Amino acid sequence: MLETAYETGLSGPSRLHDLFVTHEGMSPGDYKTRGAGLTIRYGFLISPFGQALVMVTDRGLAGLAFADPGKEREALADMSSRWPNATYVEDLAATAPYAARIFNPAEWRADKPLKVVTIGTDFQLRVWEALLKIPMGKCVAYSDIAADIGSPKASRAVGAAVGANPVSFVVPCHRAVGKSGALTGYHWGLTRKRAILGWEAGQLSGGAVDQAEAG
DNA sequence: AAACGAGGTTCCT
DNA sequence: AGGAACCTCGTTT
Repeated sequence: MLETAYETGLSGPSRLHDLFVTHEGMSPGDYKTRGAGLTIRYGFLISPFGQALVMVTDRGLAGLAFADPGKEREALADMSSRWPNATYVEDLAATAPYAARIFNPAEWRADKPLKVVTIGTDFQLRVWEALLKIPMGKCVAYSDIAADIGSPKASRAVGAAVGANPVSFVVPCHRAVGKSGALTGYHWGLTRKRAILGWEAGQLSGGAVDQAEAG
């Protein structure tokens, strides 16, 4: 499974983003090539859900995390561990346009696909692609995703893979919930998960009323 | 309502 | 290899 690069053209009217995902798959123990020779530019920017850490390469978006003030180093360490051999450069000018676009629904256009570069195991990639199929404002259970990708008993493994998603929000990991509908967990805080889902509901109803969030 | 075991995958030793 | 950790789930106390 080394060095298997593939491209996935994911399209459909119900999805939040039209993504052109390029994946460079590597085995878990292969630390030699993880980001070697790659320059990653990062910046901390304002988002509707708190300060966000955006990481980009010349091939596209490489990471998106949430980092409240004072937690910047922590978030950067968390994210950079996925590409341990890359060179990191703080670059507000390069990252700001990504943030502006990602959090502005008017910019989500199929004719202008957002390029994303991710790294992960085959299993993780299957889970992340399943997440991309969830329409905005909807949620699916971890067990449903497990069934989707052909491992019906792997719901807990799905949870772990969802949590390992390096491009949160763009890959809608917040739309995975427990079988009962309860919001069981979120790497960046359950409060933020609720905020994002409420925001999506508001987008769907034209931003006028968020009737889905009464209570 | 809380405790428990099975469960797939990944990470660490 | 072995064990623990996970954004789980269904069943049992």
